[in-house]
Amino acid sequence: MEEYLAELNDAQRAPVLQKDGPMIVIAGAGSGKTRVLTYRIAYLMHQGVDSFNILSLTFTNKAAREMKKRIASIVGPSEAKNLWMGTFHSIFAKILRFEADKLGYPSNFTIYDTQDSQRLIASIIKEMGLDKDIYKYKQVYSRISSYKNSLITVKAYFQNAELVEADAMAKRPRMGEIYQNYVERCFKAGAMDFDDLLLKTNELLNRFPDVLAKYQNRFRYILVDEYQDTNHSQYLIVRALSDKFQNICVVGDDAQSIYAFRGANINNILNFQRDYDDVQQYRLEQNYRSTKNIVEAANSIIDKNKTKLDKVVWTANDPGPKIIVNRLLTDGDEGRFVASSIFENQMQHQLPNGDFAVLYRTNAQSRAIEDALRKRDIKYRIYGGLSFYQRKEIKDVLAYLRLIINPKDEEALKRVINYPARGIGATTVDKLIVAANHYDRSIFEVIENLDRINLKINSGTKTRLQNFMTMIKSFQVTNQTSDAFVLAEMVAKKTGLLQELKKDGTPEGIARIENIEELLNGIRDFVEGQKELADETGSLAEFLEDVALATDLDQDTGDDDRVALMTIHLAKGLEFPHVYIVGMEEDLFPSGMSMNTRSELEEERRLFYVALTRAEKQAYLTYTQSRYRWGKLVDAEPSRFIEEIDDQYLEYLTPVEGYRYKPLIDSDIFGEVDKSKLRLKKPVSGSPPLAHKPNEEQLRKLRKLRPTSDPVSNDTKTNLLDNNLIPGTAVEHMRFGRGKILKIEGVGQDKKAEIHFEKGGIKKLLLRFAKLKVL
DNA sequence: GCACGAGCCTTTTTT
DNA sequence: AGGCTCGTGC
Repeated sequence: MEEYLAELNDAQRAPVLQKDGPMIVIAGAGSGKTRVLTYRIAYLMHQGVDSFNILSLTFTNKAAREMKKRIASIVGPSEAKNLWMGTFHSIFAKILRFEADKLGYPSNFTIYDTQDSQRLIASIIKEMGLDKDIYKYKQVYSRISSYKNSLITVKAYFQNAELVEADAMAKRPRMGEIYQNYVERCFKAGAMDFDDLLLKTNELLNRFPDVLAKYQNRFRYILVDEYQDTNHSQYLIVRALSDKFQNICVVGDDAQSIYAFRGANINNILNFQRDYDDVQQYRLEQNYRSTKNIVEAANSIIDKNKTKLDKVVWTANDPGPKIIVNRLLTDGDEGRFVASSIFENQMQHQLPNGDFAVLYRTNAQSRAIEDALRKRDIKYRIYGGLSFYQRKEIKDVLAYLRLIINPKDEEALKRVINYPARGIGATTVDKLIVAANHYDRSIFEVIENLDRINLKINSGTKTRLQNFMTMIKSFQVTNQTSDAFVLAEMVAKKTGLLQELKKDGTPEGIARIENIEELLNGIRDFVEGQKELADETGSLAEFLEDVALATDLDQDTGDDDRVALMTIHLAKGLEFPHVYIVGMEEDLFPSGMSMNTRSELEEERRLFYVALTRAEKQAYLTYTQSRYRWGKLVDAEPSRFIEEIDDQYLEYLTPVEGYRYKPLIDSDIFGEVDKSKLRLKKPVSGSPPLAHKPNEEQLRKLRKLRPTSDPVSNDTKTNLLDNNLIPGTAVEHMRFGRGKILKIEGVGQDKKAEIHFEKGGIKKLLLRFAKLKVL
């Protein structure tokens, strides 16, 4: 027996040793599933399976690279080289390039990213003269995306009365036409969007039995990681490819299914056993990653979900410290707390930055954390959000490069035809688009044939168009003889891009130049790296494909020591000793947009499960009382997910800046707080002051102080009086000095109370009571 | 055709 | 708060 098998426990070893047949591995968080996948592949190869015959689909390209490296260290680098490993999108993009002509695509097709797709859809909506407030391009995009992920082609759409009707009911009767136009325009531009990479693969495998047979024979052993996050389109590809040999091994955890919003279907994992005959099922339930406290707290959360497989994750690890919960006044305070907590941890235990991660629900939350870390001089890295390749100046350079490879690429052309400005305005471009649609050609082809068609474009503009075309063509010639780096450098200089930015002179402009330089360095590294591999040539086309499908995580070289900031979605599959989960608030996490149905809420809960199980040693949960959202200070209340954790796993921390939580309302008016009359839903140390009942004399005094007009309705006032809180109360001992209570909202049975405070004409939500209940 | 500024809408999560 | 679209004036 190979010695690496000794590194596995019995539960892990079993799926590694089953060479043939369909199998599913239900792997709890931190149970070593990557190790199982890695060793399974190594074992297959030791059993004589040719590496050419193994296909392994992973969640990120980085994960694929790391697995490949590990496998290479076991079986030898030359053997490992032939493994097909990568994300669905990157593997099938390669196959599609090879087979493109069968589908009528050029092999140099462009891959449209989300922005390209959305821009195209926006312009189609405009061209069709539709109301952009009804046809919101982002919504339209996500509709089309979900059609594609369900394999609903344009034709299928129109044949599906239900869908057509649903869109008509949603006041979008021309949805189908937009879809149709979008698909045609992509095709004409020689472009595939992300969803096409899967949809067209399905088309390829369905329409061409010989192609299907070829890849079935090639991929005799298929492994799929994160199977719970596959969508219908991916599911069908896997089914088709594995149909002949049925050597299919899927690994996943239903509790970590968090991509339903992009079409992931949790039923793929729940129903796997029905799809193949004689499925072997394995479970990995021992968690090696986290402390007992964390594992059990996470279990207590996921227990609240109804839709799940039977599974008990356990650990032999120490209990470890409790999960720390902290409430802060604002998101700024939250950031400062995280930063100082990281700092203190580092000082006390000599920990590197890389031991810490800050996870949040939405990218917008990163800013406050960033600011605080920067002030503390703690190095961090933000993953996701606006990634490097999505920056404007980078996309501009890439657009030129894309256009050189594929001149039909409409989005690339529109992006750069007048940037830097060369006197080709929107009107001209619109004319070109109309002509292109009319002649059923690409825009570039229209420019090539300007002399033969009458477009009412004046001669000056015509010349400028032709100059642009000539420039692109000269780049194409260079591309024949030079490598990607030489060409990209030439593009940056000759198009005037760099000069435009130099002219700008602002710090942003300088930063942009540096970014372009960084891009050029990246291209050079790529070229040199690829040249070393025999089968890759370091061509521009290859670079562009890598860029199109690279995730932010893929970019991570991991060589510098930084605190990681990312969304919880991105954190899946990763682990850190210390994890801060920030913004644990209702309407943020769970997201306000995902609280409508139970299944949405359950997905949010799984997301929380994922977040918590990233932590190895210590987890922190923070929430604020008010937070800046859409530029406004909005009040917040603690996430239900905190309440869902059994208290025994939690430790409530007194806020670091505790003075802010001293009673803000002086007893002069309200007297002593009578806690026996009230109870917090959850006791919190250092909690805000509680309301109390004033006596009759105090009430009379208070009524006198009440202003004649205030924003609180009479009904509310009555309610407030009944519940002992009165707007208009002058308050002298608040943190901000004298002022008065402007209004109090929502007080009542089992409700929250907010005090709006006015001082010097500035109105502000100053204080909110924790959830309280009058007994 | 273009630069500038007012107003508007946004925010869920990603390959 | 910030990015994008649209209108205005040149």
